[in-house]
Amino acid sequence: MAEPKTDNLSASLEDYLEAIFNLAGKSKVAHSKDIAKLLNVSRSSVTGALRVLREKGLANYKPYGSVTLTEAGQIAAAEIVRKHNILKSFFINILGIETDIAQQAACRAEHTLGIDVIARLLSFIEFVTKNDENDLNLTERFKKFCKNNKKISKK
Amino acid sequence: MAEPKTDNLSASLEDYLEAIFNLAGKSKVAHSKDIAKLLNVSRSSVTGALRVLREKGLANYKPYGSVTLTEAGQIAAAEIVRKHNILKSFFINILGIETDIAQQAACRAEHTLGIDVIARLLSFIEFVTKNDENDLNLTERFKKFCKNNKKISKK
DNA sequence: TGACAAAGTTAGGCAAAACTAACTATACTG
DNA sequence: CAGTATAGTTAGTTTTGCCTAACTTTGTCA
Repeated sequence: MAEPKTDNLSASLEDYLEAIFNLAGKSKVAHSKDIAKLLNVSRSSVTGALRVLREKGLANYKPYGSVTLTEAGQIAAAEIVRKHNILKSFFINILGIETDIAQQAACRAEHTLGIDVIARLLSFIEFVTKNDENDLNLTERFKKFCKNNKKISKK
Repeated sequence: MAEPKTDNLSASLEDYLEAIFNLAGKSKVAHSKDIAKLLNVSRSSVTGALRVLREKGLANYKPYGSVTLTEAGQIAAAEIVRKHNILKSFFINILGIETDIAQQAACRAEHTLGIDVIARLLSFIEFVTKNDENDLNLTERFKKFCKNNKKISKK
């Protein structure tokens, strides 16, 4: 029984998992130093997190060795990244929020929203996108709506 | 300089603040025991949190006395509740998520999303609501879209 | 009025997550 | 191949937030 169990993970551990996943994109290997830089934590904090991830069967890790994700780790990480991208897409493409604010907001919200909410959000994005292609351009109309609101509040 | 400073508060402290705000709705006074029950923590944890809130100038609190919010505390709490309600409204009225799941999700997400995202979300709710009254019923159409998706994925 | 229950507090402890400082291992370079 | 810079680890501490168990205060009622 080596189930993925994406639950059970703290926001902090999810961040580490995500960082490793992103860094290991090509080379399949992540470096402790880069994880530390990406997450803005000290190298020793990374060491600690790696030990925990190993204990949970999510990372392959030997002291002074290279860091990779186990299969379970990859599944868990992919799910987090998926959440992240759905949220980011919603913030940017539908709400029209600036890229880097959207990025930050997605980073934080991805740990708090369950799959049910995320699934609905994804459906909603698809729905709006499809609608935009057909009859009316919803996102464009929303942008105009926002501009109008600004004018009104400035009065 | 007794600014509200809604920043600076941990998710945990925001929860306490919100709980006091909600409990003190009518009587203006919250009881430690009820806060504990509402947040599912021990009474001693509440005592600790109240001390911190007092130090931050957000709660009026004397040992064995009654608990109220200072003006700053009320402003901060109202902002959290506002975020909560906007999120909940979005989850329920636009995404069509079940009430209690929406409630829980709002509880968690309210601590992670900044005012900029929340403001946009509010605008979006207003925009959709206005549209629903006029030409097309967007939320109804989204519901149908979700049902369709379900059918397809069941195949 | 005095004793008891309920509410609240204190003390002490634990776990997670971070830090700094000091140590060790690795790897590159002259 | 020796020495040093870089990467990584360990040890020890701090903060936050929670817990239980034992104590104190308050208020009620017989």
